[in-house]
Amino acid sequence: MPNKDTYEVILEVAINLFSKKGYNSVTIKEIANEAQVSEMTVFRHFNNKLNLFNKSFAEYVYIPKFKEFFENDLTYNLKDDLLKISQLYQETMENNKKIILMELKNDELITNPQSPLDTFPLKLKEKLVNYFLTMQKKGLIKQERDLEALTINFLSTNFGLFFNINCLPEMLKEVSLEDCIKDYIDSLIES
Amino acid sequence: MPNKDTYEVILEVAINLFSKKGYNSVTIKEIANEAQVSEMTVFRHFNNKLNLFNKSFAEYVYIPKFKEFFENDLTYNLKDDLLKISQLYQETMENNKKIILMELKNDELITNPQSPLDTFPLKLKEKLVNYFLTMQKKGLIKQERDLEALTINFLSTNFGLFFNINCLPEMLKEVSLEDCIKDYIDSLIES
DNA sequence: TATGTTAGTTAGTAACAACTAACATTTTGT
DNA sequence: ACAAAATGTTAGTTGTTACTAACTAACATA
Repeated sequence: MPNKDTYEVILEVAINLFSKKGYNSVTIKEIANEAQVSEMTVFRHFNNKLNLFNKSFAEYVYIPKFKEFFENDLTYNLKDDLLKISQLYQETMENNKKIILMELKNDELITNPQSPLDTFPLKLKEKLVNYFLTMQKKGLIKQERDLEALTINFLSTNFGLFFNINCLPEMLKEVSLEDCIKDYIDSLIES
Repeated sequence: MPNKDTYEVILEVAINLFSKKGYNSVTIKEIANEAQVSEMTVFRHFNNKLNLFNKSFAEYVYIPKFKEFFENDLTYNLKDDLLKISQLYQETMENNKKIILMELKNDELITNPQSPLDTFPLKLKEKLVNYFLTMQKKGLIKQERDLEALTINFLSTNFGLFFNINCLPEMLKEVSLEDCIKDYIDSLIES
């Protein structure tokens, strides 16, 4: 019964609307209209609204890039690595922006104990702490530095930048995201 | 007609629910029940749902503390000032947490062109840039440093920390918010 | 005692949204 | 050109929700 194309169109529209307005503020009719499809077609493809939501939510593009990077592409030059990680982070967040918003707006609906939005930063944190530990052993990070705090701050800054760019674009009018990241990493390295 | 007490109780419950579940997911019945009041009482006090939402939203405790601090309490010791500002920031965000969540979840409802969640960081940014400029002139910040980027990073880190503490408490299990802030500011100062 | 204020109760309306069913129409592959 | 698959249309059911109206009960105060 299903046609892959219309299925995808409906999913895309659904993600868009759910992330913009939240689950309960979106109607099937609205989704159908925007997807240029009849209401019935939506039901035929997804059975019910909640299932549509879950299917949208499962669209999260998981983070294989990070795994690969930490396994193969580290240079162990602090500046280069951190820059690359920041870029990867911003990319990943950008790609999954809508899903992330969807989770923020509908957290009560997400029963999955380990949703990707939660596990992603935690896994990344683990990898970063390990990386910093290696660098500390190599003498490239001061011995007295608290690596947990350093990691959390690194992730927090990156998240904060992502948030500000998307929710407060006025803030980043005079300076680009890239400049901010460079500034932050430069100041990190000097200590 | 209105009794100040029940009015406040209803408002408080409403803020709670709106911030947790979003406008359209909350019913008047629900609010009434949780406030231990009949549905009618809610309507008598607030006329309609949207008005209740707006009244809740207006509860935002604006930032007079910051104004005062920047006018009177600056020490012009970079470390002390930044620590204090971070503390004030976290306090303000904590106090207005629910309202902030309310805005995030219902941004489409907020027609007000200049909502406090938007203006607060922008005003703070202005003040911070000015402060950093003064400090740069005093020679306490390197001449080549981009102050816009520095400010945005400072705010982003603080926001990121606030977000992580509230939405990803697991992240901050082994290290306290205060430790992270100290670590961040220490590393800022060394550059 | 009388009166006004505040809140509860009950019943009901109007609108809307999720979802179903039956049938008609278009599109697609062969 | 034909059959099957995909989509549209229409009408209706069911449940929910914002909101109204009319009436009642408790209580404070003058």
